[in-house]
Amino acid sequence: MDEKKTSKHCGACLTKLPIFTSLTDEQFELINEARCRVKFRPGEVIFKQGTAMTHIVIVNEGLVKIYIEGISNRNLIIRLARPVTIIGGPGFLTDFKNHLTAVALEETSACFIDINTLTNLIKVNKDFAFDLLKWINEHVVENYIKFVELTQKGMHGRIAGALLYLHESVFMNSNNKITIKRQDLADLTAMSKESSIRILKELKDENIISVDGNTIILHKLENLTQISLRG
Amino acid sequence: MDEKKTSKHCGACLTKLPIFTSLTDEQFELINEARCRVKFRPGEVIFKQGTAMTHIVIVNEGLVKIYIEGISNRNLIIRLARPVTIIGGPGFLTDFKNHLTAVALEETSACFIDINTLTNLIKVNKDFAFDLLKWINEHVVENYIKFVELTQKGMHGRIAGALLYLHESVFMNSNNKITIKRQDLADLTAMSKESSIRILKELKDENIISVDGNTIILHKLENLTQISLRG
DNA sequence: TTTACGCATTGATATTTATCAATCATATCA
DNA sequence: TGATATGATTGATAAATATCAATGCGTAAA
Repeated sequence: MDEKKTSKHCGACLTKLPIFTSLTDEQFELINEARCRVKFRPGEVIFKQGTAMTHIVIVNEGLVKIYIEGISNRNLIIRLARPVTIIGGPGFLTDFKNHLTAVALEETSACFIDINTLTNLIKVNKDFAFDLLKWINEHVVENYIKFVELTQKGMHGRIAGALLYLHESVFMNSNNKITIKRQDLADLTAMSKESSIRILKELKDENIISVDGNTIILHKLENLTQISLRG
Repeated sequence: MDEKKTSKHCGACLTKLPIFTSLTDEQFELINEARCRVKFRPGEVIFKQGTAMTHIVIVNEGLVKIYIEGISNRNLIIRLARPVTIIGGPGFLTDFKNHLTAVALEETSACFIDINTLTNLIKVNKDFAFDLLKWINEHVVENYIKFVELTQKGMHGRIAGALLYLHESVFMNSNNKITIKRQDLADLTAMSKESSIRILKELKDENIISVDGNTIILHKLENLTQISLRG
């Protein structure tokens, strides 16, 4: 166990992910060997929709947006990934293509794990497969919630929901401060950039939030929750 | 093998599903024992969102709509399931609740397989877990496509897409005939019933389809494809 | 400094889509 | 047979949302 700790130099990467706890020391070393760490600057593409899925990526530091490239250059952000998270996609085990694009929003450090190594691991370690199944299903639940969010709520509800998501699941600051570009907020809520700006302005005028450039402070979380629920 | 065939009376159920091919005879019998078959009339609920997920269901005959119950009685149909298909949901291995509702659209026969039996099977048979992972990921891909479909296309594109889906994946008739209620078409495309009616009427006026009650004949598939792509 | 660029913002306008209300058709039931 | 329910249809209207065009603003490059 001690040996395990010392043999890998990547403190955050594998040990912090519950999904890897079922691995034997040997298996752990196997993927630790196959691992390679890369740094990305804001705006850089980590993997791109349509390309072959050669690796699964673990976000170690920074912030990554994961989105679908849709019709006529419109993107739909599926989620923002904070450390320590696996980001991959449904191409795993199916067509082995990336069905999503991942782009760094902040200075980001990520570990790449060879997809074949991981595939073999699933064949060998049933607990790992079990955990992965569980993990994927959790994301499917989130997708279903997002379906309702995007198709059954008006713009106000969607923006409020997105702001709460950013606060609760991404930035998690006690000062209720989040940072997001207008276009990203629009891509997160499936609306035009101009619309997202306008809704934001309305919320500001009602003193529910305050805005300073890309930084937004959420003053009245209860109101946002209410707006989000109302639709 | 022969023994396998005779020991189960449910010809369609387990043998026709590729996902069960990795089971040993013993495992096969185990879930075959735990299986129980039920008939449903049109409109009857097979499982209901929010309830405990006690079984996984296999559709043997008929047609089932699987949907999310959303906000203020609006539903979003995720897919229509024809035999022979497993229908379940992401509650499996997570919170063991149904996150979807399944309702029979036609006279339907379905097999219920105890969820614990299935969970154990995954722990025991790694190939099964592997196949299941693959199967789930395929559905996630479909979900992503649906995201784009619903959030980035106009009503015409969505209706055209839905009609093509019904033709290609549900009814699969050589005479291009499909059957669907207006409300279901609306729930499939995230729009109001009235809107779905109007778009349908436009398509009819352009002689792209013809409509007779709940039966729709798709005359010009190319046009529908074009409309679907255009958005 | 100037230029250029990427974003944010705003107003005007057009388009899309939902809602409401009424009517019609059809099937089922007592 | 009428009574009643369910779903389809239509038109009028309102509400939601996108688009387009112009402007501002701050930062990074020349």
